[in-house]
Amino acid sequence: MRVTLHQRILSDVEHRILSGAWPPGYRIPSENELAQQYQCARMTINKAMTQLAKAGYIERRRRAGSFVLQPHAQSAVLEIHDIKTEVAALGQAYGYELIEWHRRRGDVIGRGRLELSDSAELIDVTCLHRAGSVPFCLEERLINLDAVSEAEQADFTRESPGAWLLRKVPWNVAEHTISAVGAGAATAHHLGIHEGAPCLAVERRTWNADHVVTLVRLTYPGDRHELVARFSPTGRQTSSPRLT
Amino acid sequence: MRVTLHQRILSDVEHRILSGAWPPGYRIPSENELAQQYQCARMTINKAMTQLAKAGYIERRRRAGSFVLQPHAQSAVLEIHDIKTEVAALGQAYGYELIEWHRRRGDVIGRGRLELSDSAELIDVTCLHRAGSVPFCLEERLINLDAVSEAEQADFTRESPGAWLLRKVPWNVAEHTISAVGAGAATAHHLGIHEGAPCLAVERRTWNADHVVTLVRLTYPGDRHELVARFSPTGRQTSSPRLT
DNA sequence: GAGTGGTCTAGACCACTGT
DNA sequence: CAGTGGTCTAGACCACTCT
Repeated sequence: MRVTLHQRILSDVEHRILSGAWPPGYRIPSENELAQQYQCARMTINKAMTQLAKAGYIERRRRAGSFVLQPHAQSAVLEIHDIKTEVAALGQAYGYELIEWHRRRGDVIGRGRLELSDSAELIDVTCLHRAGSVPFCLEERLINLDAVSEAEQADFTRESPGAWLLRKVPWNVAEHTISAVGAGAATAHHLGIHEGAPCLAVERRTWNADHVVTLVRLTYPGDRHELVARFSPTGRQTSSPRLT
Repeated sequence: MRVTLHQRILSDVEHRILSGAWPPGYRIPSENELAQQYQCARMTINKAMTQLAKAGYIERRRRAGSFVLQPHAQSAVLEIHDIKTEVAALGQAYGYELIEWHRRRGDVIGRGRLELSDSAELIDVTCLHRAGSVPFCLEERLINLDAVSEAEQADFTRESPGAWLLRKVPWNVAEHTISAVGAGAATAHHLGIHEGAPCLAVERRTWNADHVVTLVRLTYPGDRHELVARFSPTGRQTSSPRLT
């Protein structure tokens, strides 16, 4: 047996969640029901479900059952974002401003990095997050419309695309690239810092099943932000962003 | 039952590994032996051992048994370092140079961050890693001698303290803090860059059981290095550092 | 009270691999 | 070939909590 039974069960349930067939709040069949469906022992189901719970896909409550959770923001690694929550956690007033919005074909910049075909259409958004009156983070985002067609109708003047996606689209793979860069002219202008000032850049690609959903670049002024991640090899890691 | 049996077994074995009682290469008793020792079913042992294997503490081989692994470098999050390996992976010649070495009491800088008592003694090392002839990373490290007394005799002129610690001391908790900073005068000098140039700073604290073992600050020139971490909520994450 | 998940048992068969 | 881990079974009891 190449792929084990509990792996297949886990994968089945994961795909039902990723596809939206089992949306957030959905009550998953009980272990006994699933054991009958799969014609296996309850322990086998339990193993799969326990892993799904550890991964943050579902919540399990005695007597009540197992429920699909909202897509999780934290990468289990760098608990970044939603930025609004992050700012609120610092006790600051959150401000959001849409700077640019374009809809276009992917034949420009991000096609390679988004793994898109020529015909793919995407949305390109630039926006700014503020903590109090101070610029906190510049967000430049591409959204793959093939993966999230609803994104075209979304209104990003009031809600940031990050928060919107978090509500709408579950993910199963993410990739972070973290670097230090000198602020370019436009970035410096938006963030209210000097050109060339050190900034922390976090670029994240997010997948749902096989499709890249979105590519985002978050630029933080280097003197105001750091990423903290605390963890152990065994248990689940705790992590929290922090302001210097 | 507050703490479950397989949790206690896992914790028992983890502590034997962290304390050095079961050193790297040690063959752990078989599941059947452990089941007899703990007077429990083999499945209960298996659950604990499977988690230890996933956490990277041990390796399990059929017929051969389970063996304690070398302390693992990767944080399961940001697979940073040993830097020598990192440079080698880029196809560059690795160079190492010790810049400073001090032994002193902790009443200076890092006592607070190392969670040390007044009487604690520590080692303070500064060194430089090179890729080819180009400075790659500046390492500034404090080592808690209460936790690793052997560190006093270690020779850091040829081997970096990071590589030495990785060989000698297992860890069970780590905390990364990542930020972007402008290079100070000394840093700029060592890295051969301009003062104020953006750098990626990774600060890592590492614990063994309850003791902070070491605090290290790694400073990379921002235009030459980025951190990449790729992962999924379920499986183990793959991650690799990358040169731009 | 009843149904859920959490844990544990005492078996079993298999795949693999070192001797 | 023998012993290991990997998986699975068909039960069991318990804690919890929703109704």
